[in-house]
Amino acid sequence: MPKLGMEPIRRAALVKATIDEIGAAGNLDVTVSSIAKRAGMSSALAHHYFGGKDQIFLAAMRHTLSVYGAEVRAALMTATGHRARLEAIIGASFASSNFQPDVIATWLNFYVLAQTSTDAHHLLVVYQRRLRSNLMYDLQPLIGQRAEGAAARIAGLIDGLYLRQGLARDVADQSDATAQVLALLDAELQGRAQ
Amino acid sequence: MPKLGMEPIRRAALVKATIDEIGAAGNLDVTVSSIAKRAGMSSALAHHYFGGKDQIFLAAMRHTLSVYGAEVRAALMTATGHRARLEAIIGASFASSNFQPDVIATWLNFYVLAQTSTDAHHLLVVYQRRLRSNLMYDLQPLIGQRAEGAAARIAGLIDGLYLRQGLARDVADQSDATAQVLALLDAELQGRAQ
DNA sequence: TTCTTTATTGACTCGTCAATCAATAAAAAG
DNA sequence: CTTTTTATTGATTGACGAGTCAATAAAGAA
Repeated sequence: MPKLGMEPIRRAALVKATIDEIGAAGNLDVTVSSIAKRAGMSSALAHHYFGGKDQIFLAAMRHTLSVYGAEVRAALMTATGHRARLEAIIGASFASSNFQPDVIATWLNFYVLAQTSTDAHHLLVVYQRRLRSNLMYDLQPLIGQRAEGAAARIAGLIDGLYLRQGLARDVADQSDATAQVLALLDAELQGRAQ
Repeated sequence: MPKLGMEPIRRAALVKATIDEIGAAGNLDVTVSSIAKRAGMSSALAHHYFGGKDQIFLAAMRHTLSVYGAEVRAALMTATGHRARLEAIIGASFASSNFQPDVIATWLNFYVLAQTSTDAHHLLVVYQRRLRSNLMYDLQPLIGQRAEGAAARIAGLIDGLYLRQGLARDVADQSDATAQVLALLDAELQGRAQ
């Protein structure tokens, strides 16, 4: 029963299924068949819409990044003042939608994928630049030329705590991760790191 | 020409070849054949000595961790005073032997492996505990109960910067990574993060 | 010298998986 | 009503790779 306009629906379903499947498997060794099955279609259809496995992964990566971007944007919308905006960025990075085990596993695997795929690499670079730029925008007015180093440390700590969370087996608290980065932010704003 | 006592030699060669091969491939999709070939033997022999692919990976992981551990121990040996010891730990974490692209790729892939392999997971937990414990040992006398949070942040930043380095294509400076963590250390010791 | 142990490999099995393709079906266009 | 376009899949192909095994060879032991 070929209803027209299936393409976007199928694509979205495949992207979601990819993330779920990576989360369930814990690595990128997920087959097109298993993804397609989870999305309720045949593997042939997945190939039909995406062309190949790599492109399915890339689409999932873009989706994850765009969800994160939206989260940050929404958080920034409600924040006023540089300090509040910085806290919003940090909070969004550890928001529950990015902090699900599935999503973390997906991120982690993207880092691996980025080592071989130019496209994946580029997407991660974009993410890093955006995070850095967001931080700089509000750090610079507060601490001037010290913003550069502070942004590098805050961004690094976010990534590091995210990585640790990916390793943790239990569904640990994102509140703790957030608190750690906020503590660092405090230190940076008080100017004790140069 | 079966000279006796080949086992340790072959095992060591396979471990080294595994790290090289992962570094060259950029992911864990390296075949036993390619590893064995790089190590100058048949894949059958690799299976003979290790039993299976997983165990080859685990051995490579143990080796990487033990090299890192030795590096830290050596650095601590020559350092006197809590502050110097902390700097030694940080320096060792970014020492050139761990900061080679091959080794970084291997670490990254171990994080992925740890999501499915209990053994791999355990090894990484041991690493994290050791790092944390090393940091705490010297932080506690300096800043007392604030040591806990400080150790989490420093360890997190080390991991995060390591991750970023794994993503960077160019052979960037470990001096910068070290400097960032040292700046954080400064801030923590001055007590501006609580 | 004969037997056992260690070293070593080529050839093979078995499974898996990405990608293709021909075939089916239903909507829409003409 | 015919043709084209979109949707969909089962079956198949072709490649690759982990693990096994029998066979070969050289030491050392008896």
